[in-house]
Amino acid sequence: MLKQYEPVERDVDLLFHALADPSRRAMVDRLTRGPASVSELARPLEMSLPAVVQHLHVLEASGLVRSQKLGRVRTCTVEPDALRTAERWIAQRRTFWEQSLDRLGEYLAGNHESAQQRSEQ
Amino acid sequence: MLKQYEPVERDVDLLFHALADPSRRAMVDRLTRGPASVSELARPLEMSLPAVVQHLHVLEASGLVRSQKLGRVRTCTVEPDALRTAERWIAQRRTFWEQSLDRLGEYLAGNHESAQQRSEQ
DNA sequence: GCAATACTTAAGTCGATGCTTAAGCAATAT
DNA sequence: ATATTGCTTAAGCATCGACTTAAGTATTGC
Repeated sequence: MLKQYEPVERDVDLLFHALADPSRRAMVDRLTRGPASVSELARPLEMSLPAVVQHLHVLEASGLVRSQKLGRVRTCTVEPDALRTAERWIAQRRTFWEQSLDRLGEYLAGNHESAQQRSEQ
Repeated sequence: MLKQYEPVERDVDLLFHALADPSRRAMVDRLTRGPASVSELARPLEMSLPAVVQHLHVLEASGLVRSQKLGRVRTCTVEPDALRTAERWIAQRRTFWEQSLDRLGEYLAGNHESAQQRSEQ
């Protein structure tokens, strides 16, 4: 029975933070179609190269992307394990909640709404 | 064939941003064990009530949490659909990448490393 | 009515983020 | 050898984010 690697809170922070930016998600997207150099990653993004490199650092810090430099070209690849970590975090909560629904019965189903006011101010 | 709801980029931004904070994840965690009031959510967190309310706003904006006010108590619940959206986003990229691995062959497996220097400066 | 409860709003602090431009610098190409 | 390419580093800047305290406002309990 191999015990699965349990991510510390900080890891999850970095992971979701990395995924919270559209440019970084675009970079991940691109990399799921195969490895790419920094300038290839930069081409579709409307920002300077240094900005892209900064995003790349965030992605590498999160473990989502790895890169290696050969000559003057840095080649980047996705790390599917990191994606799996994020996926698992979510899946655990979601299924737990869905199981809870059974245990709790229909907490909101009993037409509690009728006596309640809407939350949006 | 029901076409699944496709989240816009902004939605995904809000979702992952909401999940990128440990206090907010703790709140989601708590809510997967059942509904809770704002002060119940606040109790285990070492911060002021207004801070918790701000986190709650972020969670509601992301769609992860809903809340309703009855009398002077606001009751919060998780919204598993939002969790599913995030999960799906990740799963799509991960499986795409894993399929790519087949198409690309072992891009890095051919002992390219032997001639390469490490990326970390 | 009066106090306590459960938020709610407002304002301010301060460090982190997401850019930018300007200069490097090592690895090719000519 | 010199120029071009492909990053890399540094500095600066404006905005955002995660808090805080102080001062409300409705409910509810006594």
